[in-house]
Amino acid sequence: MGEASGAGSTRAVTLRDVAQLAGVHPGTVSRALNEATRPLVNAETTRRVLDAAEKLKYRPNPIARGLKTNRSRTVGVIVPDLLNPLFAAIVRGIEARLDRDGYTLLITNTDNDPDRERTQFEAMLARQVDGFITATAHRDHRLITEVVGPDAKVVLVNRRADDNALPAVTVDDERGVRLTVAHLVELGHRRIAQLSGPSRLSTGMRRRQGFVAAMAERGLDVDPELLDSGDGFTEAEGARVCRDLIGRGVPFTAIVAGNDLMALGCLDALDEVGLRCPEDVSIVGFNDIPFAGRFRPPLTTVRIPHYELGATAGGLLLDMLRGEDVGRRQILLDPELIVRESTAPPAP
Amino acid sequence: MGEASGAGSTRAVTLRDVAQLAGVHPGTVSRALNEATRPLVNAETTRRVLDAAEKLKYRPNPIARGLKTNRSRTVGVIVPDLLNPLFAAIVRGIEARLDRDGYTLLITNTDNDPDRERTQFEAMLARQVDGFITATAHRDHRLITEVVGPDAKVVLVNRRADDNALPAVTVDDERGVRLTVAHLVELGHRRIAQLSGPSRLSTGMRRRQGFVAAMAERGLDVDPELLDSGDGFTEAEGARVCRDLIGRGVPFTAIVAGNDLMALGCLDALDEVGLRCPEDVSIVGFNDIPFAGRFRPPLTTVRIPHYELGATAGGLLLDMLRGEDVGRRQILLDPELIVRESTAPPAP
DNA sequence: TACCGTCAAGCAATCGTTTGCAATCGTGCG
DNA sequence: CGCACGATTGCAAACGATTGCTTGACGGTA
Repeated sequence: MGEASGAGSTRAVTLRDVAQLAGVHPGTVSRALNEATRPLVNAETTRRVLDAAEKLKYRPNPIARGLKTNRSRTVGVIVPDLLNPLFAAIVRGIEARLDRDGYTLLITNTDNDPDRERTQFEAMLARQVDGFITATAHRDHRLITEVVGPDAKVVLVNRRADDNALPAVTVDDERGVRLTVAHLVELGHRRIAQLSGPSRLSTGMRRRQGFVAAMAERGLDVDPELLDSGDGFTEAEGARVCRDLIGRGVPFTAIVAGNDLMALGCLDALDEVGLRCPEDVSIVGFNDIPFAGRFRPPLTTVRIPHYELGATAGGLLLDMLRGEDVGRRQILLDPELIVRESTAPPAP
Repeated sequence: MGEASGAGSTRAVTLRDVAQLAGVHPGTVSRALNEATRPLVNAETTRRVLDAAEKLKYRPNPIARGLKTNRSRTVGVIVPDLLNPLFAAIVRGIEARLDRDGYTLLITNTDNDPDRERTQFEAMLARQVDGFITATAHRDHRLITEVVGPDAKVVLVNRRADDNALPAVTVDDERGVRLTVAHLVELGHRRIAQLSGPSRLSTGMRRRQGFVAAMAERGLDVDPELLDSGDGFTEAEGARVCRDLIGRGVPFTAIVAGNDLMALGCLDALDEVGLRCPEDVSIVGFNDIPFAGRFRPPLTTVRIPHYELGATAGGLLLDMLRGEDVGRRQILLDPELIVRESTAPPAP
């Protein structure tokens, strides 16, 4: 024994130390130091306590406090993969908002593995996080409600649940895809393929719906042969479904990809068979991840406000943590089309 | 009151519950559940306890445990910016290694702001993290030793301290830069510029040293006019110093950039004045961040094993947490040159 | 039979805060 | 003059786990 706290060094100063120096009882110190209970203690006493605390550089021990109060000023953030710059950006937004209020982030990746997702939720729950922000939600959120319980403090970001039972901050996916279709049609494309993400995710399904609706509105038919869904929003899956598409041999001049990563995969698949973008095939992505403008070719894509997505989700969670009843609030942010060089008129 | 734990739902099952069901004392349950103390309790009793724990789905409360043991099974990870894919990758490596041993990560960005760095260290310290892994270290590590104390459990990753006083996992920067110089010289370049990162960081300084040494070895002189350092490893700084370089008007045919991000900035600056890469100027980066091969042009760069960097740092910290004395161990991983399309022979 | 060593399990203190309740001291009112 | 009441503060019991110490039971040995 002997050794003080974890990574630290000198023995921590406790409430008793402050109490002793201020000549009062620890309980009083606790009350004096706590905004909420401060009115209960005499102004003069409070001053003495504050002075003492200051002098000793007292820092409350969140662990002890957490044991008693069941709160940790820590929130769990669960994302599929930090290497996807979209999520890195969202996390930064979350951090910015929550940091202001003294919250710290416990972050983890799931790689879209439901088992991992469950374990991570549990691990964080055990560590007494006060709430969660997750970008891994399925349309069916059974896993979440099951693990964290019905009265959970959970905010979904970038994805939503079918029944809107959980508060969520997302972008209007359907509208986003509509923008891409409008753009492509305007360029002259008619045979447009859509290779979307997994349909068990709202982002997969809604973008598909938006695509179908947008095509219909313009009186264009959607050849089922030109529709497919990847098993994940990854480069590998993008390449796979694109290869399949090419293999089917039905003609097309443009691809609406599930997201930017899948668009990159498409680029690879096209490259393998000597097709060029945008000369032979136009491609549009979704998300406008950092670096999207630097790729070869620079990606035409739908920009979504990553940072705001994260910051807004953080704000929403804060509201919940303050006890506000946000119910099943759904916040929808606006997407914007960014035209770069991966789209061009179809070859004549 | 009443309400159970933070984000959770149902009242948690405690050690007493298990004890009651197993018909033993809580203390015994504690010992039976703990690998280390298990030998102290009768095998048959242990079985009963394990069964009971299983049946009740008992999960130890890390907060309570932490209060007693001063350990939280949580480690703090501090990086400059998660949006730099290098750090995202390193974090994934750290997570992979630490997760196995039941550790959870508290992650934060500093944006290279020393004040923020200090506050974050303190916030994490207060939360009783067991140790730190930081990618924000300066060559002078006063801040760290000052904040977390002399007997700190800190591992540096990607950067090291001048005096090697803190254990670090890095790549051999000098060797990496040598590879780039060798490559450029072989292509026929003679007037090579180096725009490195901040010299207060080991990665800035060592890459500079490596460059100078490599040039000298080949009997090439380094025109001081072709040397400059950015104030951060960012695209903006890369662009700025490159603009300055161009402004100086001294001829050069290649640039060795401080890292990939700075290389991207250089690309922008060249573009502004109509210079093309690699036709007019060759550029090499450092790190081989994810997507480096997708940029326009695909970046010739030095690949460093991001994931292993993180995983190794995680392993090293684990050793320390187990009480092993790793002293000032410095682990150096090997870099590798990846030739892509941003380098070519100089124009004749 | 008395004594000692060993193995198991129970007891209770402790980690640092929070918080319901009791105690104290004045003071105002009937 | 006695009592109730408000304002402060002290007391001590939690929170859930860990752990040094003690107790008990049992078996072997002298």
